[in-house]
Amino acid sequence: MSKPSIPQGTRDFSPLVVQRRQYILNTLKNIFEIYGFQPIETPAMENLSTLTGKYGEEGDRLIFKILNNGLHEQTDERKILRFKEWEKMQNQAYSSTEITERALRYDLTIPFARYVVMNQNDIALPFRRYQMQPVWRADRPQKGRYREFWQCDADVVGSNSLINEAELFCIYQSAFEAFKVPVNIKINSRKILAGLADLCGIPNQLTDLTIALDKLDKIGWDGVMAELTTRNIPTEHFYIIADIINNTKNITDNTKIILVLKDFFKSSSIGSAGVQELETALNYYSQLANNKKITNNITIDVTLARGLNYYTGIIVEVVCTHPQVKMGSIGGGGRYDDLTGLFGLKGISGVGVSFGIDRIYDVIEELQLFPTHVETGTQALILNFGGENETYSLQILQQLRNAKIRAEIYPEASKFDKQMKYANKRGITYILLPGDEERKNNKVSLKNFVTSTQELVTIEECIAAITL
RNA sequence: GAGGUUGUAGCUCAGUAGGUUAGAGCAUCAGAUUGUGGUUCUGAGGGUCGAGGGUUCGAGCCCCUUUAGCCUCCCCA
Repeated sequence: MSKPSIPQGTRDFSPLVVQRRQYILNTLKNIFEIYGFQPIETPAMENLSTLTGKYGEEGDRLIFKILNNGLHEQTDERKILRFKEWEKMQNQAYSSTEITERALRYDLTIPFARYVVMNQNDIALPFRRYQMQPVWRADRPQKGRYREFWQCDADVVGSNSLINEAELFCIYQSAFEAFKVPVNIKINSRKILAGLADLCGIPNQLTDLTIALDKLDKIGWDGVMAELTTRNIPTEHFYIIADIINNTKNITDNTKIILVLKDFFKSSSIGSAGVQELETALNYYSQLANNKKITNNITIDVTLARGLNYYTGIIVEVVCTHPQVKMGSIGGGGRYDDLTGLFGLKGISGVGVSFGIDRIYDVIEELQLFPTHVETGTQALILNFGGENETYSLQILQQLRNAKIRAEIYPEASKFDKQMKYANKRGITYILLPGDEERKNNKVSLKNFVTSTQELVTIEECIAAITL
């Protein structure tokens, strides 16, 4: 018999890990709800046509496709056609709706856009929703990258106001504040990048420009220049690009960066619009954040690009700044002006942020920042002495649970030693010993495994002691 | 899609130069211990050395093929 295994890039989660993940999810859920966001859920699989073409060429490749059923059937003309497609696919890289019409969800944003279009008559715009569900990508797994992972998204659709951006910045602040994870929230605008392409006279190569620029902190300026060259961007424009980087990179005061950018983009209307957006959003943000204790930075980073090509306005990305942590972005988002337009509903603008909770987990773990109270295991174990004592034990068990104490009984009257070892391994603090003597006196021996103390108490006293 | 690296007990890993019967720690089970866990002591079970082929008198070790995990690039959370 071969050893069981799980698919590459997926993981099992043991109790402690699940409890910690739930702590992260609950923290985010509480914050989302404080900001007035409502939960929705969408199916694990979507029609493939809903997903293709939305994530760029590379993204399409990484969509997990689901094989249609009944591909071998050849009972009628339609099925014979499908069977031929299936044979074709086995011999070469080929795909068609005859073979796959469904796929696993790649992110939460596109399904949300689809949801908004389908439910447009029932939802009140502006619609604020959050969603916490797994997504799947056929990427090659490596550190901090999985094939199945969870995203937690909060989006607002149906509003152009930059108050929304500011609120989402606040959500990031509140969340990482709660997790005690030091982060830098980098912001930029796609319009600034478009303005840069404008100034370089290469508006058609916006994507090439941004992809290269995005790698600056990874491969350095020399690397970026090489990348720009391979992407056929004329070298005579490099000085403009270098200019904007050098004039903004070491400034921490966003107000000053905005002044620089205003001057830089004075001849580009789209670039100016981008700068104006950043200024307005940051202004709203400072009003909202006025009374908050801010521990994390928000900084304008003109090299921030982000891959998903549906973004049109302000974009944001969160990176952990702790020197011990080597991790890519742990959250990101931005504004997309016409996402629902892809599904036939024009003129609805949306903006959203995403939390990569698997990576956030890894960071919190690495920095040992998980609070101990997230462990919600059993508080009290009743040892089983069998016979009448077992009956007595079951009564006590109910009383404990009625008092909201997480309790269980050892289900077999096994040897004492075995039951004790079980309690120890489970990390249960309180052990109740309802033996003959205890039962006759309507009491119970309560042992505290942490302090190794034991006392004979009534059930009420026992409950009081555990509840403390 | 490209490259690197590792597969030996449930887990983490040793395994010398190719040489008899493949080891350790942890874990599991049993006992010391039928109402007192963690520590300790004793014992036991557990392996087609990832798979297939080759070289050799002889392969866990050398060669080839293949497969899976991990890591890097691409891209991303």
